[in-house]
Amino acid sequence: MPSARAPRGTRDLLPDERAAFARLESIARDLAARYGYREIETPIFEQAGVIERGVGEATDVVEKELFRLAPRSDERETWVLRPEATAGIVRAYVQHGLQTWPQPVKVSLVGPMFRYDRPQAGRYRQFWQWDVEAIGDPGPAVDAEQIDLGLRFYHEAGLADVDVLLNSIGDGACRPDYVAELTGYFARHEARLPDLEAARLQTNPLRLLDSKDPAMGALIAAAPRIGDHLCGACAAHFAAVRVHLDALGVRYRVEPTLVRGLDYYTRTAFEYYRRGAEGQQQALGGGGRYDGLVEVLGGRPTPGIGFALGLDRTVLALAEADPSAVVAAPAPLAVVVGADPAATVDRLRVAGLLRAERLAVRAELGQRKLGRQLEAASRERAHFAVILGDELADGQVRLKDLLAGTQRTVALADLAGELRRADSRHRHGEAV
RNA sequence: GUGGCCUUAGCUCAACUGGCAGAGCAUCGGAUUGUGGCUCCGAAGGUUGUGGGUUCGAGCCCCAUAGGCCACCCCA
Repeated sequence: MPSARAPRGTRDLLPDERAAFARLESIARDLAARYGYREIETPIFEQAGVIERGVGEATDVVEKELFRLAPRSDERETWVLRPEATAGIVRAYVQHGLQTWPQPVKVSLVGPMFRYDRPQAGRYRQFWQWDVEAIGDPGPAVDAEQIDLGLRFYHEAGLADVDVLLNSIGDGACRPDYVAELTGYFARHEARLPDLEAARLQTNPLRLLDSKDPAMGALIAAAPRIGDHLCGACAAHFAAVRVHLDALGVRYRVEPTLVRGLDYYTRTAFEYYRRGAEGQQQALGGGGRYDGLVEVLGGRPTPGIGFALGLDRTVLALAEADPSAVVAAPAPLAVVVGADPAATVDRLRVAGLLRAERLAVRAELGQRKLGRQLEAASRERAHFAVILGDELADGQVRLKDLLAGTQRTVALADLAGELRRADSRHRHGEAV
């Protein structure tokens, strides 16, 4: 075992796995464009205050999961690695005056996030999210559009069995009253609360609702529900979101105990789970409305909504659902090999001609004999081998179809065209 | 941050009660001169995660530590 290794909770994405990520990124970018979201990039570290105020001082993410960068002696700022993307994007919205753009501002970002968690499968200290934000639209149509967008991502990625869990957690007008009532309810039953839950009664009473403790089941079932305590505006918004979802044909389940871990959420909250995996707290993705966040970060009162989907967990779920479908890094269209093991100049030159024609070609640069060269080409699943031999003196090469086992002589001048035609037929699934 | 399980070759795993560390796959090479996938032969690959301890002797027992995994906390 080598002494140097990747830091705890991080990992190397070797080419096959990186290819799986690249495929998801490509789907995400394509979907974002189709839904009218433009790509944005923000720094992977921010002023601590941006994250602390944006995500919420009392959240676990801020209290114990932030990577803090040790400040240099000449710096006054404290920097933290971003644990999520929304706070940074909203900071950018305020900083660059995007409230003067046509509203809403719809942006999307793919990148790494960092949380100092105890690692587990599907839970890493550096992980990748696709993040989508619409700032400046009070909804509810945009809420439904986003929920549909996230679900479509999973479908296009190849995960059919994803459930949408939906709830409304109210806003500043109605949630405080509800929390007070909930606190009172649990306080009356404090004797029945496990220690952990009793402690949470003081810190974050809402979290009691999604406790995993079986002893809490009956208590939670009888607890007051946020849905019965929404103010008129929040109730109307929630109902309208559902009307839009129904019209879109998006299937969802209202989950009254769904609360989100970040402070900035208001009204609409949603999460994506693999069907049958709801018991595990391995959410594939989640999001919600954050109508107060822009103001918290120094902007004018502005509504917003967004979600983040975990790429790592999506790759994991895809591999579990169908291990045979895991994509491999792309194979070259052709490998240039030679009868003379030493003739690397010829192989590089011919490969160069093909590469100039935008074809994906590997040249065999080793000194092994022809049989070994062909063997390697077959095993990396290349479609063709271009074999250089004595005919090269007459401007000819042998073009061998490694999949079909056929072979013919082709003039060097025609080689790129032949390969391009065959490649095109191959991509369209036709026999060559 | 809490509790538990695990760690032997690049990967997946063997190794009796404490007695000379092995296999399959992968890698590299060979099987009479310019033709692959299959097959056969061979080579290389290890401080048994790391550091201590017990013992004539430790992959195996003890302690510590690191990493992975599971359940929590929480989240993607």
